[in-house]
Amino acid sequence: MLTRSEEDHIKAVHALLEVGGSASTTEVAERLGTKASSVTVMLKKLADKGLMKHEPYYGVKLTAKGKAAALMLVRKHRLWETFLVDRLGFGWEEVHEVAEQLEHVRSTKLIDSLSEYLGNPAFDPHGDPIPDRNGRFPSRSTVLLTDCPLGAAIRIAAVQDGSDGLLQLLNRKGIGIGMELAVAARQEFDGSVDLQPAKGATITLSAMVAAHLLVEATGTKAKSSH
Amino acid sequence: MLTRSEEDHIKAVHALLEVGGSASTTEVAERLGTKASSVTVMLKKLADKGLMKHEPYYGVKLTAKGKAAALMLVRKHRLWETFLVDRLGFGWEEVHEVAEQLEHVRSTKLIDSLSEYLGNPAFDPHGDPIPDRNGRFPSRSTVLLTDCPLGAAIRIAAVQDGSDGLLQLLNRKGIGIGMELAVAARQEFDGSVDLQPAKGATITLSAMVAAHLLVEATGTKAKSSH
DNA sequence: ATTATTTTTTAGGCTTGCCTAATCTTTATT
DNA sequence: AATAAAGATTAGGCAAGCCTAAAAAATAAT
Ligand SMILES: [Mn+2]
Ligand SMILES: [Mn+2]
Ligand SMILES: [Mn+2]
Ligand SMILES: [Mn+2]
Repeated sequence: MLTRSEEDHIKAVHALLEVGGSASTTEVAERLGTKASSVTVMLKKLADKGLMKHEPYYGVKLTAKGKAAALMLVRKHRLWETFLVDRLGFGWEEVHEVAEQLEHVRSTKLIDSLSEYLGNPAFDPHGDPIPDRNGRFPSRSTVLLTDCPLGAAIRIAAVQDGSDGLLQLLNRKGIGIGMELAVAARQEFDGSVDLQPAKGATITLSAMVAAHLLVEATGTKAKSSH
Repeated sequence: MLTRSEEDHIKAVHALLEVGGSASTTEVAERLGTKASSVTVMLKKLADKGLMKHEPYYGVKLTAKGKAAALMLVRKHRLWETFLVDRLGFGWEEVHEVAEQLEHVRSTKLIDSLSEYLGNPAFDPHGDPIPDRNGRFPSRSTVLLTDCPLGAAIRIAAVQDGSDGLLQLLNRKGIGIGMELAVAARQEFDGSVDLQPAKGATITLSAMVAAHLLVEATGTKAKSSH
């Protein structure tokens, strides 16, 4: 049985491996707000427990067992976030901290019932995919808004690494998951993009914001750029 | 800010004061599955924090601050139990352990939203009263089934200290909170009682079970015993 | 190739929360 | 009242998780 701290380390390692392919001691420490020396000890312990493979001085990889544990935590975290937003009326920028606690509650019946209660959602309030009880992710093809051709018809699919501040900004701009828009313009100078909703005023997003938005092509009215 | 262990100690002390008017070191230890020596130290710490008054060798009382903390924990525990039963379809004998974890999740917004989402319930699945956000209990007058006059028309109000085993027994007998019955007979020999539902067969409960059931008089058809 | 810098690990400490064993205190028995 | 028993506290230890400081290894810069 894993302690809360062990779970947090596994989750951090998993998240780092997802994006960068490697998880270093310092990166894990930064993410958890602890020191590298503490992380070294913990990762060694988790390696002894068979959840990770620890190559001293070269970082760590998850074993199948470790990966399964990580995916279950991701599942729990995202299901709770979905509950908080869909059922309790939390804003998407308010849920992370609470889900960070709820994800550690131990009960498989609880999490499976919760999933069913929510209609077995495939994506959380930030558009992040929710693994099913076997650890499988829903499939979907997305692209960064930054890389979207001019004129493309798109749907907002997810906000990547959304800090509360970024999410609040999107609230104020009226941008949310599932929203359909057209890429109306892109400024050479600063990389900002103008998005055109079906009705209403154009929304301008900075390059910095666009780099955090994953979108799906809605296909129908896409126009290739030239 | 209180640790999980501190919270568990406060809750245990509160529960003991409720029933017996006193909370001894050993009683707290039994309840928490720890040793008296550990409890002594913890209670002293909580006294230093202003949550309890510790009279060495004579047990402990809660201060106003300590009582408020205890009531908030009771509130959280019972709201989560209600959520698990009403929304997630848990049986009332399955919820205690999970609620024991959920009650420690820290977020006032969470608990107030949850309460509202559930319709601000006044009683949990076991019939126990849920304090409101100010720590006030709903009022209700109940009596032990054991003390009920023969012929009385009653409604099952609560199961006191219901172990999972007792709750399962009640499931099998078809007894649940809110059920209306008449006290049809009581055996001198073993103190068992026969209960008559509006329709269906008579249900016999042992004295041991009856001693755990709180009931309300439904008034209308009450007949005093003689 | 050395040397300097950065990263990781090891060593030694500290706090929390638990334990056992020994020492009071209080309460019950003779 | 003296003694026995029960209950509570103190003393000393231990494991988990964290820290800082020192040592070791890998990487970068001359
Ligand atoms: Mn967490
Ligand atoms: Mn999320
Ligand atoms: Mn608890
Ligand atoms: Mn209950």
